[in-house]
Amino acid sequence: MDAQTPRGSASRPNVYDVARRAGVSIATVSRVHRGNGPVASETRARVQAAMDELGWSPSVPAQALAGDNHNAVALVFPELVGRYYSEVLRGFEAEAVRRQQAVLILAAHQRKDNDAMVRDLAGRVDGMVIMDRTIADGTAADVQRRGVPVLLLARPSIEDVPAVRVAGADPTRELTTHLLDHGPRRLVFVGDPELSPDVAERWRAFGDAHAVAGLARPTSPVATGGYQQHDGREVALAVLDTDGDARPDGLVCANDQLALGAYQAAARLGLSIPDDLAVTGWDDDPFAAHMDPPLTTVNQPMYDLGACAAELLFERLDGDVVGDVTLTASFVVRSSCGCVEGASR
Amino acid sequence: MDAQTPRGSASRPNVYDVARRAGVSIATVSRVHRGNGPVASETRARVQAAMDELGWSPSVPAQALAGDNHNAVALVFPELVGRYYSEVLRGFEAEAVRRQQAVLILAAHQRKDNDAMVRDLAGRVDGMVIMDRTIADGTAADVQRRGVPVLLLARPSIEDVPAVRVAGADPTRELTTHLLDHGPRRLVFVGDPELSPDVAERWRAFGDAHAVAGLARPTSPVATGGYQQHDGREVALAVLDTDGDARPDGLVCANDQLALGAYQAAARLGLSIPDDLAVTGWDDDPFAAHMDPPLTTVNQPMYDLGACAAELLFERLDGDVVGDVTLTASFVVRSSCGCVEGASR
DNA sequence: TTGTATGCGTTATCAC
DNA sequence: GTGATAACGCATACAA
Repeated sequence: MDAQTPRGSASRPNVYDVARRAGVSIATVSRVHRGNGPVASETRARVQAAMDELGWSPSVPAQALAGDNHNAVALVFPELVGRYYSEVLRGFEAEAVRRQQAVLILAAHQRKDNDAMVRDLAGRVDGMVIMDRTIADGTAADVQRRGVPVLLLARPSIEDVPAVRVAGADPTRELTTHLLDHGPRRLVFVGDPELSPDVAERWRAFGDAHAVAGLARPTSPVATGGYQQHDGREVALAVLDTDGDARPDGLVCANDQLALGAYQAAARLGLSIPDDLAVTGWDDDPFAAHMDPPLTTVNQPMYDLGACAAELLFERLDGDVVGDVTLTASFVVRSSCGCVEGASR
Repeated sequence: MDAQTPRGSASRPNVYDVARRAGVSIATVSRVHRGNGPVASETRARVQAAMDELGWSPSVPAQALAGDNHNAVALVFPELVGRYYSEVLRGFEAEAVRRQQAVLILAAHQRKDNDAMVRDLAGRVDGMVIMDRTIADGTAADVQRRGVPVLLLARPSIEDVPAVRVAGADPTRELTTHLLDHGPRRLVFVGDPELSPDVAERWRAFGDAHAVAGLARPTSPVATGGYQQHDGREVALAVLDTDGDARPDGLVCANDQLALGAYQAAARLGLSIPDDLAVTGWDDDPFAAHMDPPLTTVNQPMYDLGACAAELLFERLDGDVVGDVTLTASFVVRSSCGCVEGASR
């Protein structure tokens, strides 16, 4: 027999095996294992010994089937590129294992059959957190109607489905105003409001800041179609491919990866940051402080976002009714915006 | 009734409901659903309609229990900080969903009860990939003996448990020799061989390169106790806190995050990179090329590593016997090592 | 304190 | 082609 194809010395032991060995019924085995019902300490010891000797552990699917409960939760996100998602996931996972729950994940990518996969996922967990616009709007409510509590992350809540998010309007206004105050006048917003409610909110605040400054509201963002470095690079190359006064002198990027792409584009075009072009990001990646030049960005509590979502989800699973939660982000001035005075690391 | 506490219009429908509605037996329902056994096309249509109307989908735990198969796989890793892990996870997840398998994850952190959690995980999946030294050496073999095929990642294979990894010795020798050839003589290896077989391999190659250059083999690395930015910063601050000829003039870091920490330390101590201190990383984070100065590092195929591990795991689940796989990494010269000529972005 | 019996929702093996 | 029916492994109401 092939060594890599294990077969167990005789398939896994079950409750009956343990019960027989301990000379009790399966009900008693279940009781000592779950630590509920009453059981004589002497019996308990005998059963415990039998379990140990056989190396028994309960079948997860059987438990789930009988107990109608999975001891598992899921996180659904759009993609997995970049620190933002990995930090959210990290917070979510940490909180889940703290409660001894298994963690399932699903990256939606840009697949079209996401709703089907999400529904499948829903059959494997007790509750799930859904980020952004990863699935059709109705699906979340639908999943929940099927008995699986849902929590939304980085998007507004909908009927009966609470959400946790980071308020992006204030920092965006602060950032935009700061930029406008220090020179750049032809700012371009790099990011795709269609892809994420968070970014849509920032796009609006970006316009508001222009209005407050008495400037014309930019008519449309530069849609990137994604939030990765190469998206930022391509868009920046396209938008900067102009001479003279028409060329943008500031790129307000929806995340640090897009900003990184902008750095690439600027280097390729021989443009200096921040002299020829101001660039700002969002997320405050640890590397941002040591870029050339250090990147002005916005720090948002990504880990907390994931942990908080998990926490609220568990509260719901415990039967509590939870409300929306909004966390705050803070503007971090460095030097890529052209303002040297307040620069910090 | 509380709106957030869903209850389903009457709990989920099951095969019996579908069967009754279609006027057939549950066996037939199962047949049309699984698309195996013979069934009259007219009957099939009727059953299909009933399934659609009721919105039925099979209970995952029930399927797992009856079919002895989870349609799920797991990835266990030490932590989730940094691009390395998130990229490996990304590759793993992508390959898994491509095969319509659910993905479970577990970050071991530095918990002591990892083995227990891994065993629990093993009860939820058909196979699992384990990274590094996240669990006691015997546990992997043990899990596999219980019938769950295991694949090792970023560590050597053990009896009957194949592994996929990146060869780190060559790039390390290349990097170290490059450094030694261009000035720095008092190199320090920053990283913890105890924590990861990959790093242990590089530590050995680091010594080999010294020997080949006719230099004394460094006696011990600077153990970091972790691979995060702050680990690198603290260790660098400690090791650089010396004046004159005793101070190291080169830090060979086990990953880019540690190198980032070294940048922080250098800045704090007023040391210039690369003039006073050469620094190299590992992983080639996208930000590395745009750091100040651009970071010399080693590019390794992290996404592929995860995808490949998943692929091999699935081959094993399909009954194939698989061998070890070794991917290659490549040295990327930029300017943090003090060598300007070959610098690239 | 312990045991019996039934349900959980599938799949699959038989008969018919 | 189709339908009973027996697993699968555990939890629990109910008896004893």
